[in-house]
Amino acid sequence: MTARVPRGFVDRDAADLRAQDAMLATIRRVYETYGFEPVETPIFEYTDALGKFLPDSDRPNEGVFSIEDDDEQWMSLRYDLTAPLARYVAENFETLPKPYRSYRAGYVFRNEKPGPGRFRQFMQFDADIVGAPNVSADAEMAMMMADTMEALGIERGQYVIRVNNRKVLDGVLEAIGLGGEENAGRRLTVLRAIDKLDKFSTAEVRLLLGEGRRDESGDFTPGAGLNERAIQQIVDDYIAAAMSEFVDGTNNHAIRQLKASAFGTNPKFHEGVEDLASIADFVGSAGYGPDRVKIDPSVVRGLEYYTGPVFEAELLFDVTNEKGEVVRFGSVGGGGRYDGLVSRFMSQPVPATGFSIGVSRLMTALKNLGRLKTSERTGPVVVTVMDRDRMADYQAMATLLRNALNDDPSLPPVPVEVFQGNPKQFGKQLQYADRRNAPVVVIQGGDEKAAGKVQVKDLALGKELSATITDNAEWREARAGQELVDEAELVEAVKRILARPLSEKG
RNA sequence: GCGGUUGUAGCUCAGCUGGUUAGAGCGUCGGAUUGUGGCUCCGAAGGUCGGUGGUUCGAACCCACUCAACCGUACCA
Repeated sequence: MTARVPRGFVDRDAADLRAQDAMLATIRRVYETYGFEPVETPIFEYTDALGKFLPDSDRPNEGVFSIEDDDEQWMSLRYDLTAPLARYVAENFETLPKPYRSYRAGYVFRNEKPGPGRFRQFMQFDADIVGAPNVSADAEMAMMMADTMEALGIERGQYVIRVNNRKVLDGVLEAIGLGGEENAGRRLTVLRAIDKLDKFSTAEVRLLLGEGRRDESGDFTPGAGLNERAIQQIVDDYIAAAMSEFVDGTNNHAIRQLKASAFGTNPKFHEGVEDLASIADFVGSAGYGPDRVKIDPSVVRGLEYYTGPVFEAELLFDVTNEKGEVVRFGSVGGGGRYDGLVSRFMSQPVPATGFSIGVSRLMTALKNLGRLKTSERTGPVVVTVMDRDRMADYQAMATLLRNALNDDPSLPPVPVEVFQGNPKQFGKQLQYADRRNAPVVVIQGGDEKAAGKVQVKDLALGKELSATITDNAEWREARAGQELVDEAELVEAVKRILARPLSEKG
């Protein structure tokens, strides 16, 4: 039996969890300043509550983790936080204030092949407004996303919130003759091809719109099979606008370019561009330029359920990982308007917009950026055990210190513990303290006890001094960083050592 | 899912043309030191050689199948 974590899942250590806590607190604070309030839903939902948008509803374990309850109903682990929110809102519709602003963080699960930075369990942190029909709500979402990035220490210019509108894409598809139920499959292929713009060149996207593309491994991806004219139209008019630069420092140029395109006469397209113009106006007036919120027609997201504006938070910096490979993180979150999702459970239409941050992914990015508070927390003050039968005394010392060092609840805790391993070899106790990154150990053997004294040892200082000593006998004799004080001065002596600045401790 | 590459100790890897008992460094544990971390020295534990089958007098090495990991690609709510 070998111990192994299931594929696609990870264990997280103390440093990771503390960093995540700090990160969640930062995000939460931004959301709270926009008036959002927390809500939590369970990690399981009935499969049909999630099911409509599953790749294949007849196979409950495809894409999601599902189990059959004893009443023969299928339940699934949630694969995002949006569908459960829609269920929650529908179920509590009468009592919730509308528009309902809520946020929630939680693990979601996907039963699919894991990859680098892609796990089968990961955390999302969502915010949504349900019951707000206007694009001003979408604009607010985009701005809040930008604020969140900056609150996390990602500087302006290192991220961008890209905004598009599903209606614009629908208009394009309609204009090139891909409207109607019979073209649903080809519509998806076209949208996926456009979505590849950040990965492939225009020439390769062109192949995906037409016959298809063969990748370097020899694998062939069938294309949408569009005719040359339709391809030309998409590339010249649409993709050109997507790639356009912001000549005047605003989003107006992109909007103008879209309006002037061959698709401009399509009603759906026009409506979508008007929405984008409004969003550009709202965010622009609030001081969010295209360096933060950018109108970008290449954004394709949530093909199955978004109905209006869609957003994507993208990190723009490259990072060299521990293997020496250059990695671009790309998307760390996204969202959009999903006017059809809540109304699945209800007889009335309920507009909604929201977004989701991929916490695990963003955390990896921040770690690489060096923006994550990974500073190791100080270890415990360790009270060592010299005389096994004086355990009660050591416990009393620990209690005294624990209370004295933690009387201000607004400060981070100072852990204090009695060594609970086998005290037979004293060296092991110091080794333990060293590994726990303990700042101080307290030592009281028979000699000290008889004199009413106690030894207080500064481990960091001792480590510094050890550099100058090469002989072990001498090192042991030196008792580096150690101080003999009266029992009554224990607390003060420990506080003194804890207060020593880190720089003096190496 | 498709294609490619790689699987030897906890980790990083060596292992000759198929030839005896599969090695090293790091890490872990024990000791030198039963009242002192680090350094140093000594010692020990730790291996289904990814798995199964085959070829052979003999397989970590060759063959077939299979599993896993990595990379690309597809999918991604």
